[in-house]
Order: sequence, then C-alpha cells, then structure tokens
Amino acid sequence: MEPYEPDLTDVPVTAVLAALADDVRLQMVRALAEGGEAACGTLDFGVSKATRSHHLKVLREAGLTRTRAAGTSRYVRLRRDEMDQLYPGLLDAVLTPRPPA
Amino acid sequence: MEPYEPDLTDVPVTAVLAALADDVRLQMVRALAEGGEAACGTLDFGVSKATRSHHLKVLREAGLTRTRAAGTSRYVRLRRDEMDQLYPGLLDAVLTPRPPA
DNA sequence: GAGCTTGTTCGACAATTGTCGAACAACGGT
DNA sequence: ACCGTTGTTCGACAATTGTCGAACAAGCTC
Repeated sequence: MEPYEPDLTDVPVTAVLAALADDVRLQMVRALAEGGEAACGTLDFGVSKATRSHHLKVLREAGLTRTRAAGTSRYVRLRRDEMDQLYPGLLDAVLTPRPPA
Repeated sequence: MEPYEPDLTDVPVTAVLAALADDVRLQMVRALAEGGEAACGTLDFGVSKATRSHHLKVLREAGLTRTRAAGTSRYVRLRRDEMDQLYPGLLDAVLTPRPPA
C-alpha cells in the first residue's frame, strides 16, 4: 500500500513540532538533511526496527518526509523545499546539532 | 521563590520544540509575541488555572519565557531576542497562525 | 487580621507516546 | 521453491503528559 503523505497545509504546526521534538527523529531528520535520500535501514540510531518504522511513520505523517519503495527497501527523503516554503527557517533552526552561536 | 529560568544553551532543542508542540502553549506564545508582557491570568485559553500554571512552567523551563513577580501577579514575557539569536527563524516560522503561503 | 485575588503545588486520572519482540508481508537471489 | 533481507503491523508495557479540583502560599486592601 502506498504510504500516506499529507498535504503540508493539512498538517497542524504542532504536529510538525511534535514530530521534531524527539531525539531519535531529530537525528533521522538531520541524517536526511545531510545525506539526502536514505534507506530506512541506514537510519539506525540504537532503536529496534519496529521503533524505527514507527518514527518514520510519524515523520511521514507530519509531512516532513516522503517515502519511495524500491525492491525490498524503502527510501526516505526530506520534503525540504516544501517545508522551507511553508515554514522558512524552521528546519534551518533545528538542523544544526550545536547552537549556531 | 524565584522561578527557574535556564540558560538557553542548556536547553536541548527537543525541549524547545516539545514546549511549542502543544496547542495551548502555542496560543500562549503567540499572545505573548503580539501583546508583549502579560499577566498569567490573562493567558486564559479554556483551561483551568492549574493547567495554565503548568504550561507556563513548561515554557519557562524550555527557556522560552521569563517571569517577573509584581504583587500577587506574575508577568510573563517571551525571550524573543535570545531565541531569535540562537534559533533564527524558529519563532517566526511558528508564530504565524496561518501558513505564510 | 479577615478576606479577596492571583498563582503554585499536590495527588489523581485518562490519554498519548516510545519502546520492544514476535508475527507477518513483499521482494530478490540462488 | 526456499531462504534471507527489509520493513510494517500487532499487542504489550512503562513512562510521560495534559487535565482537573483542592489545598496552599503570598500579597493587597479594608
């Protein structure tokens, strides 16, 4: 089944913020921002694959990512442009691991 | 007792995001961004004063607000400049009720 | 000091959330 | 056709969170 990927305007800001307000998910988003597209399996951050799948679902349903199936793998990428257009500065502010000061 | 107000660099980004990822708290932040300083009592958004106090505590401990006591009231204000310096674009992206598109 | 106003703190409770292992599904290769 | 790989889904469980009423604290005014 095709994964559900919402229109960004349908997602409340609080949902986007909540999606980003988790350590594991934030690491995932940062990895995607740096590495571009990534297979789900490569986004391992010390959690089980069930948990990983759950987090990727949260990100997807918050409108932060898109998922493309290829073979047995699924490739995830950030919806960077759309996010930047709708919430300029949000991802930039959040993606830098250490405060820009 | 003086309320605890952390150094912004001591607060993990996820805590800031989590603080903003709630409807009531987001309304509070928006009200503060528009109206400047506000007494706790004026930040009524349909929740009890106990809940209101709780949310203000979350915002304060996330480094988003400062609280000043005056008489029986407490005045809350956004730490706008500090936030903008540390996370440029974050508040801007979040404060507009309707997407800027 | 009595009483009112303004907030905070303290349980309590329901709902949500992060986590896991196990079971399942889909695909590719041998 | 059988494995092995890659993800998803399904309970289950612990921890966190949003909410409330009630009790408490601090300050002002009469």
